[in-house]
Amino acid sequence: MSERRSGEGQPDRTLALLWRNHRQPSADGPVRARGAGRRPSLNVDDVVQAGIGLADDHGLAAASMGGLAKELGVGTMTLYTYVPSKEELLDLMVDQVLGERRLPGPGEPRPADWREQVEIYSVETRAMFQRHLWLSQVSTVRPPVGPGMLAGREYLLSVLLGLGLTPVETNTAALAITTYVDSAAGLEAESLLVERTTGQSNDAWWYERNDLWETYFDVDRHPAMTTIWHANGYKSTAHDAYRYGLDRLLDGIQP
Amino acid sequence: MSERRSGEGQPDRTLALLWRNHRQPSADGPVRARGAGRRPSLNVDDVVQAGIGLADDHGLAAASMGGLAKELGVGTMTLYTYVPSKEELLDLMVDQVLGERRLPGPGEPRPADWREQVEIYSVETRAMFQRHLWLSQVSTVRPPVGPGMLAGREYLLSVLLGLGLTPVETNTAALAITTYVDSAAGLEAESLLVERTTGQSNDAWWYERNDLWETYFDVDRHPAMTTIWHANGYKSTAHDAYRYGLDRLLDGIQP
DNA sequence: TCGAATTCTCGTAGGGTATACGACAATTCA
DNA sequence: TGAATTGTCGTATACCCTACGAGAATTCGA
Repeated sequence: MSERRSGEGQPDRTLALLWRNHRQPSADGPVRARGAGRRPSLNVDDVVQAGIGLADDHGLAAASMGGLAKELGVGTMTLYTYVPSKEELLDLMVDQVLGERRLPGPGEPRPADWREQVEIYSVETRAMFQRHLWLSQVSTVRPPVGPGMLAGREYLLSVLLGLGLTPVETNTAALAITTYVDSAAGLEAESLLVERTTGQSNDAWWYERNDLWETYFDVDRHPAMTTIWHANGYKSTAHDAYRYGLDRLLDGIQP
Repeated sequence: MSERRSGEGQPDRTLALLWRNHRQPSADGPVRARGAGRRPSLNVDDVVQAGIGLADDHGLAAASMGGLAKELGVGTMTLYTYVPSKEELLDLMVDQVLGERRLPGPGEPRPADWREQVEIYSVETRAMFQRHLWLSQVSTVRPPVGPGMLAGREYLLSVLLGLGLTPVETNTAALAITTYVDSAAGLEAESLLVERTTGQSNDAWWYERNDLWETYFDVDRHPAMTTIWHANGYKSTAHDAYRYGLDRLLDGIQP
C-alpha cells in the first residue's frame, strides 16, 4: 500500500538546468534559439538566487513557491515555467551554494601538505553551512549531480590521490572524510538554526530543563555521567570533538 | 523581523511525560490520584505506540495528528489531552525507540574488550535506525532528555571511563563516537527511506542520470574522478567507509 | 438524589503548503 | 493578418497543525 511516487520526473531536464551555465561546446544546436512566443520576465538564476536569499534570511520555509513568487513580483504558477517543481528548485539552490566553495581546481596552486589541503575542504564546507544554515535541513543522500557537487568530490579525490593508496582505498578515505566533515558541519549549522528560529540559546534551553537533574535523574543508574560531571568533564564542546575525530581520521589515513 | 516562537512551551510537563514510567519513589503524592471527571479512553503510551507504528509502516508524514486520530478511532483534538503538541509527541516517540536499544546497564555483564563494547553501541544504534527509518528525519540537536537518551550516553561514557583518559578527553571521545555513529547510521537509514518512498533503487536513480557522463561531464575538469573511475576505485560503499572511519577513530582513542 | 466541579471529547475555523488545469496575453513568423 | 508558440497566473484540491468553545461523562459533597 506504499505510495508510488516518481521522485523526480524528468532527470534529463533537471540535468540541463543544473548544468545550464556550463554548456559543452559540442552541443550541436545554438545555445538559445529564441523564436515566437511571449518573452520571459525572469530567468532560472533569478529564481534560484531569490530562493537562496529568502532561505538565508528567513529560513527554508520562507522559500516556498508562494513566498518566492511574492518576492519576485509574479504569480505563484509563473515559477513553474522556470523550474519543474519545488524539489528541482531545491537541487538547483544546493548545487549553487556547493559551487560557492573556493576549492582549487586542477592545475591551480594549493598547499604542499595534504592535510592542509583537507583543511581547505573542511574550512570551506563549514563556512558554506554557516552562510546557508538551511543546508542542514536538506537531505544529501541523492545530491544534485551538478557542477558544484562534482567540484567538491573532484577536489577531495585529487588531494588523496597523491598519497599512494590503492584506488579503492582512496575512494573509501574520501567518502569517510566527506561524510564526517559534512555531517559535523551540518550539525553545527542545525544547532545555530534552532537557536535562531526559537530565539532561545542552547544554554537557556538546558537551564529550562533543570528539573531533569533535580527530580528525575537517578545517580545509581548513571554512575558514569555522575563521575564525569563531578570531574568537570563536560567542558568539551562539539567543536572539540569534531577536531579530535577529524585528526584521528587523518592520522589513520596517512600512509 | 524574525519570528519569536518559544519552541516548547512547558519543559516541566514534557519532562514529566518523558519520565512517566520512571517515577522516582521520592515523589510525595500518590502515583495517580483519580478523582472526578470523565474517564480517558486512551493513555500516553497508546498514542506514542500508534505514532511509532504509523511512522514505521507508512512514513513520518503518516504520523500526523489527523492520521493518528483515525488510527486510534478518536477525533483529532482528543489527542491534545494526552500530548501538548506534535513536537512533544515526536520527542516521546524518539526517546521510546532510543530506549529500545539493548545496552548493558551499570553492573550488567559486558565484553571485556572496550572496542567490543563500542561495537555493541554501534550495532544497536544502527539496528534502531533500520527498524525506524523515520528517525533519520528527526533533528537531534535538542534531543529528548528522557530515559532512553540518557541510557545511551551513560553506556558510552561508562565504556570509555575504563581507558584511563582524563575526564575531558573521555567526554570528547564519547561525543566524537556518538556523532560519527549516529550520523552514519542516520545516512544509511535515509538512503533506504528514499528508496522505499520513491520506489526507485539508488542504482536505478544513477542509471537515469547517465546523461551526466555522456553530455555534461568534462574530463579535463575532473581528472581525479576520471582516474578513480578507470582504476575501478568506485567499488567501495558507504558502509566500507563507515567501518574504515570508525576503526581509525578507535585506533586514535586507544591509549 | 441532585447540582457542582472536574475532566475528557471533538467539530469548526483559520492560516499555511504544492501543484494540475485551463483561460488568456504577448510575441514572431508565414 | 491569422496561426503558432510561449509565458502568465487565478482557481481549486487536498493536505498540515492547533485555538477555541460547546457538550458529554464521571465523581463528590450536601
